[in-house]
Amino acid sequence: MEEKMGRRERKKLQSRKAILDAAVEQFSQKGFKETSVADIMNAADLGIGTFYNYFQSKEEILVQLIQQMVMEVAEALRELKAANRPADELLAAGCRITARFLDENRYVLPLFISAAEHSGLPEGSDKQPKVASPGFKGLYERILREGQERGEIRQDVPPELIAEMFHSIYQAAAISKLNISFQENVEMKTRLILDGIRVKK
Amino acid sequence: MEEKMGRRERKKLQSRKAILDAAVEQFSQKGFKETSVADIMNAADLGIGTFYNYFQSKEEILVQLIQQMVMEVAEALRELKAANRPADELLAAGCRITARFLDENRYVLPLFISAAEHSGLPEGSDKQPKVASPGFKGLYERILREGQERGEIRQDVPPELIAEMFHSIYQAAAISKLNISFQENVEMKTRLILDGIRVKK
DNA sequence: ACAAAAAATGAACTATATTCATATTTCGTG
DNA sequence: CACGAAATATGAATATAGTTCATTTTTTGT
Repeated sequence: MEEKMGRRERKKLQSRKAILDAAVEQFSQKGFKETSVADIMNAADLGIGTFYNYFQSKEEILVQLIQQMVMEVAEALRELKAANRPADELLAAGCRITARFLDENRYVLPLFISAAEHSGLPEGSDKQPKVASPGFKGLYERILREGQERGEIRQDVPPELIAEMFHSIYQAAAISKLNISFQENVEMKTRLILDGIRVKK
Repeated sequence: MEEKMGRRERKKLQSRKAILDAAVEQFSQKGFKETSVADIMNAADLGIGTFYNYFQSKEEILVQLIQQMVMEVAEALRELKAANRPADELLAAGCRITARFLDENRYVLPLFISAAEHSGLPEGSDKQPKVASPGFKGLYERILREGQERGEIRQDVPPELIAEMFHSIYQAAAISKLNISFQENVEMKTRLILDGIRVKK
């Protein structure tokens, strides 16, 4: 479908991509807060004002970047879900896939961190990005709900709550100061959540 | 010891308290980002410049407020620890005490949220508040380590990691959009962590 | 070739954290 | 009490960054 585009639409996409790429580069280098819109647009070699033809605010571009990442991970998980694997296996695979993705795309980890910083944005304020998390949480929620239906996951706790727990764990791992990799971090925690930390008597 | 203070020192403490109180009030009402230093100092009925005689930056005052909160919770947990209760009981009590504290001091919940927003601040930048979390995490870390030594907690996972998990859970609960109270939220999750979510076959 | 529509642009506007030179208050001392 | 030094208070000035907008440049259909 890209063939039938006029020069205008092509250039528009091109500019959009230039801005997104520049944003990734700058956010990765300096972090979200330390990157100015001017930094992004200079790196993209476009006028500052142009930014606002494509994004409503500096925060919106962050949200869009994260949403894109979540979608890619969700896509990777989809085939496993299609194969009807048990929930605990899916959850464990989720770690590996997310971790691998973050490893292959090192740039997103700083983004993920920035997203963590901004995940608790106050409800009231107008231009709220409506956060990217739903994509992530929604995915885990479905896995967990189906797991409960099959009796693989305990049913005395709402899946949303468990999903929220997984979500917080991924965010914490992204900003963890512990001396282990993101992957080890989330894998261990996933195991803990699956089996608990208390020694059974 | 407060008796032996000159007027100067007393006024200093008084100003400091006025600023802290005003900050709590304003942060609670409008959130951290939406509160300006001017807002705080107007509420405190002091000149704007005075702020910087007491705090290095707007972020520093947030950190100090959180640290104070953490210390109060830690204090409340101390007697339980002294009574040598088992780790799982301490962890469960931690929920209740933290939740009760947040309930009795509603103002801190918005602060806790702001702290969550700012917990992942980039390492490099100069005026980093060195975050309050260590207090919280350190407390849980000790509880868990002792639990492991007594064989109450599984020993194949470093206590720092579990502590990090608890910490992330509290933060997530503070900003949760789920329709349950903070207390229910962290209590359920603590139970999940203690016993796991996987149904044993 | 031309006019209308789309897109780009950066100067100007706004908001706010922070600095700093100055003014005010407090305190020890003669 | 008086006076100078030290501490504290202050808000105007500065610096920075997000956002808007009137204008210019580019593209497209005719």
